[in-house]
Amino acid sequence: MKALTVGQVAKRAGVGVETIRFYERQGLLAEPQRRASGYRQYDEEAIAVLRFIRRAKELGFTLIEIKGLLALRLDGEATRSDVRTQAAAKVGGIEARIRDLQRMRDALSGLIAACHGDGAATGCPILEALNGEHPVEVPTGPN
Amino acid sequence: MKALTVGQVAKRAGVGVETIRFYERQGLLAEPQRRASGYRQYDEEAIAVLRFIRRAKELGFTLIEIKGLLALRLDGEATRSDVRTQAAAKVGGIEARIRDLQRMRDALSGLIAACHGDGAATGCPILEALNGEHPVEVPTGPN
DNA sequence: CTTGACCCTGTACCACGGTACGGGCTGTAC
DNA sequence: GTACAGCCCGTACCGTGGTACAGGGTCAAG
Repeated sequence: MKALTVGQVAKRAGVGVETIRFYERQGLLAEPQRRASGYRQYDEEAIAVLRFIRRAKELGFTLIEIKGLLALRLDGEATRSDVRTQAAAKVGGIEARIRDLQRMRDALSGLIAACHGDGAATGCPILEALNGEHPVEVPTGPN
Repeated sequence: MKALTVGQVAKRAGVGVETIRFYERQGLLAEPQRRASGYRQYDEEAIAVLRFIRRAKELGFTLIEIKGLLALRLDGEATRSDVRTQAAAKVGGIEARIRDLQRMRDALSGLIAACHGDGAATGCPILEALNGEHPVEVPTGPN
């Protein structure tokens, strides 16, 4: 099995060299063997781990969570149920965030609809809503 | 008009004293008058501005954007169209973020559905997908 | 045997929105 | 008059996910 330098791994995994060192410090990537000179020596597995990290990031996992997933991946004791639990928790978090953003969008869209004409900004419903005493509310639509 | 200390303003606006100083440094809150001792002296308008900031934050605006909105609020030249433009841009950004999150959720939900049983984590479709060569894809549903 | 690309370490820096702290002055109530 | 809360300033720190740099050592080609 050919030994790879950090630069070769970085290129093949599509990340920067500094990122690899960063992941190593964060405990996401195991400390590799070293040559006598101190150079890091990697094998193909390191590239697999880096790709795993990239995919998990695309799915919205944080580095901390990815660290947990990587542990499950190598842990012979871990069950599918453990993995599903992690994934389901993430879905819950994502959905909560989506609902937050939808509320913002609805409130803002409502204000935009209420603000017609080209007059002075003074009195514009958007600014008025922000000036008001009460939390901004969605003016129309189902609750 | 009664002069307020920074602590009184903080309490009435529901923010910390440090936050007020921070907003002042960021240019969101005008530098107030000072007493001979150097103590900041505020009026009711400062509370209105702080509340405005809080509402705008709830709608998803960043501090930079809020700085722009506050300028529009006080600018006699600004039109409603200017305000709507800002708000519409924000809605667009929020919707893009929602679509991102929905893609993540759909991909992850699909993987969870594909991962049944209670066996060892090895071979679990979720981990397999993360291990794979290709970007994670939503296995079912409309594209 | 030199040049240039690569690697090593540690540290500082970016955005974002604050929060906390140290050391010192002030304002007020008792 | 003294205690204590409150204010002042500057600066450092939090989490998140890296990126950049300085000052050196190493490796391979020519």
